[in-house]
Amino acid sequence: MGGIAYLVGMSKALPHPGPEAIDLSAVLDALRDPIRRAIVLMVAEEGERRCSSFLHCTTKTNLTYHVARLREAGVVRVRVEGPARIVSLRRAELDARFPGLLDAVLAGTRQDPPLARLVETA
Amino acid sequence: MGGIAYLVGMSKALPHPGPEAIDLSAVLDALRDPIRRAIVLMVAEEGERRCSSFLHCTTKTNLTYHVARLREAGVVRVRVEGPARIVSLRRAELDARFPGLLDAVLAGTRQDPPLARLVETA
DNA sequence: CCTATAGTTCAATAACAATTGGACCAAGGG
DNA sequence: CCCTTGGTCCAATTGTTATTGAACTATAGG
Repeated sequence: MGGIAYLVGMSKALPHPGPEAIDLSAVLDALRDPIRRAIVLMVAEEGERRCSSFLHCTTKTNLTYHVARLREAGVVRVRVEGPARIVSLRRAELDARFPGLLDAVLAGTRQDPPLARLVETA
Repeated sequence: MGGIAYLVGMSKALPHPGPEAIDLSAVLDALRDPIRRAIVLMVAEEGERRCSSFLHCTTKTNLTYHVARLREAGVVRVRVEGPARIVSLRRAELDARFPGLLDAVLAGTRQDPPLARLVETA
């Protein structure tokens, strides 16, 4: 293998903001949506999950959108593993930058019955 | 619309959600805007402030809009006093419902230099 | 190669959010 | 009463967000 076609296919690294570049408006913006909060809660409780494990929340296309918003805000990390995308929480970086914020939002999310129905331990 | 006599007896009490009706999505939605966070920070540090003391942030009309969003989300209380509106923070209710959330957001807001320029001790 | 699984991209739409300007209302002091 | 201060209401505009469907790319297994 060689040449341009090979390189194009290798665009695996997804853009993530650095730890210091995580912005409060962007984080609150990401966490304000119930679907995204459900995803974050599931990732917080299981450590790592594949994108496909969130398909009960919405459609495939829409999931790509919401996961990208969480990633671009610096809330989650997305890693490519074979054909799948593995989502994990950027807890240490978030806690360092905005102490207590994530835990407060997660606690509030757990108390939210309509939203808790979106949270599946798959 | 444009009524005259009918509006004279209009109630002065502005609608606020009850303590248990404060919704996480609505709160995060209210706090995601930098102008609104600046307002909340000023109210948090001074206790009470008139709407007009925020006019350096934006226009009069727009201020009505942002203060209403904060009030409807349950973040602030607005009281009519003569010709003025007095804004105060619903700290106890917010802390009871989402412990740590407000403090985390306020701390993050204080660290935000571009936003801190909107915060004036008037 | 064929197929299934996993996910992206694009274009369109619908809904909602922020901002502005002008007219208007309400209270208090000359 | 007039005038100023403080703020609301309305209509329009612009911008952003969420959601959908169809077409597409990428990887792994048979």
